[in-house]
Amino acid sequence: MTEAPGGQASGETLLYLTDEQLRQGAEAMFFAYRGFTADPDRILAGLSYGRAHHRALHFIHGAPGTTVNNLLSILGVTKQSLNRVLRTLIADGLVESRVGRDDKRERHLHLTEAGRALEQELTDVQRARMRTAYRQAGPEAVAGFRKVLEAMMDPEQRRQYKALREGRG
Amino acid sequence: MTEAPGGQASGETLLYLTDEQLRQGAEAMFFAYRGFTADPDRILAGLSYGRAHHRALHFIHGAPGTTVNNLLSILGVTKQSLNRVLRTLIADGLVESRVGRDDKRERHLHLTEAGRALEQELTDVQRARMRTAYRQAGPEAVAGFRKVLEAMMDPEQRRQYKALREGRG
DNA sequence: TTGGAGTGTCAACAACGCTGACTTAAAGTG
DNA sequence: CACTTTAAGTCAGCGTTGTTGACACTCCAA
Repeated sequence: MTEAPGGQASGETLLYLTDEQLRQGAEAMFFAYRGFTADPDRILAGLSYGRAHHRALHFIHGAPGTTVNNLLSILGVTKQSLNRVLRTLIADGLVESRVGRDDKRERHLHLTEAGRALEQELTDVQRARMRTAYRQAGPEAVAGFRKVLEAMMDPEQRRQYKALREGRG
Repeated sequence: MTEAPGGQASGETLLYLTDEQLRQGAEAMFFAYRGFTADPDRILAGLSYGRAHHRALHFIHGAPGTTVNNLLSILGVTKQSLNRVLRTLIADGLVESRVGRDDKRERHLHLTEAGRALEQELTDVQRARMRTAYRQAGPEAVAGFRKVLEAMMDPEQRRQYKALREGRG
């Protein structure tokens, strides 16, 4: 990362970003995301499930009782797409759909015991990789990692991300 | 995943990584990767192309004359999958496939003028986002970002990643 | 000349996005 | 109460992109 030789500090750091540096960043994202999903993918492959199932389990675990609509906006897919996934998860007894108490149109989603077990298994292998990566890179690197990722999100995605964080405090 | 409090420092930095921190990291990866691909995806949608086409164009651009086999190992897909993409790109005149001079079994891949133009268009919007993110996060954050991403790759992917970097020096 | 590597192609399938159209039920509103 | 809106579910169909398996062709090398 070459720095600006001279140049005015105006609150924001000035960076001369060459084509090559940005290209490397893009490739790093590509390869790293592959690594990031590789371990859960291996487990899911044997269950006729896919990444979409993992994501659903992950976010239901993280926000128990969430509604379908809320999950839709987090995942950013169509309800038809999500419904296909939820249907199989409910049929297989991993997710429970409870009719809303106040608003009976809503369905509140919860993991069953079996759902929790699979979620745990999936995210365990994923977290093992992240833990190793975090340790290798060190705490400052992790802070930077999170900072760049957050800056890379769409504003709406960033809002979702922060809301989830705060919701778990 | 709560960490052991205490523990020996053995050259590696010690980090207390809570379940929540790792969960946030995973979510950050998910949301950021969505942002990362959003802009090129919008352009590709209108061309009946997808991400796979973008990736092929990207890596052919970065390593002109690469063979199909080499591209396969970089992208980590089957030859049937890659072939489908390459066939359309060649048919549409974006990629040129030249029979190897020394080994005539090999096909060396190059972008045509039109291919270069589309690759430029796609990566321009992607790089614009990365540039903004990099500037917002600052140079130390970027260094950490790259460090963590690299640590997150599979060893083979990391090898590929570094080889590409060195190949362009 | 035979075997193997590199490449290309066909067929079939699965996961998971999408759109569009439609239903049911409940809630909100005039 | 009648009407509209909202939440959810469903059906049908399509596109991209990954997968296997099978097979053919070219060319190099033992």
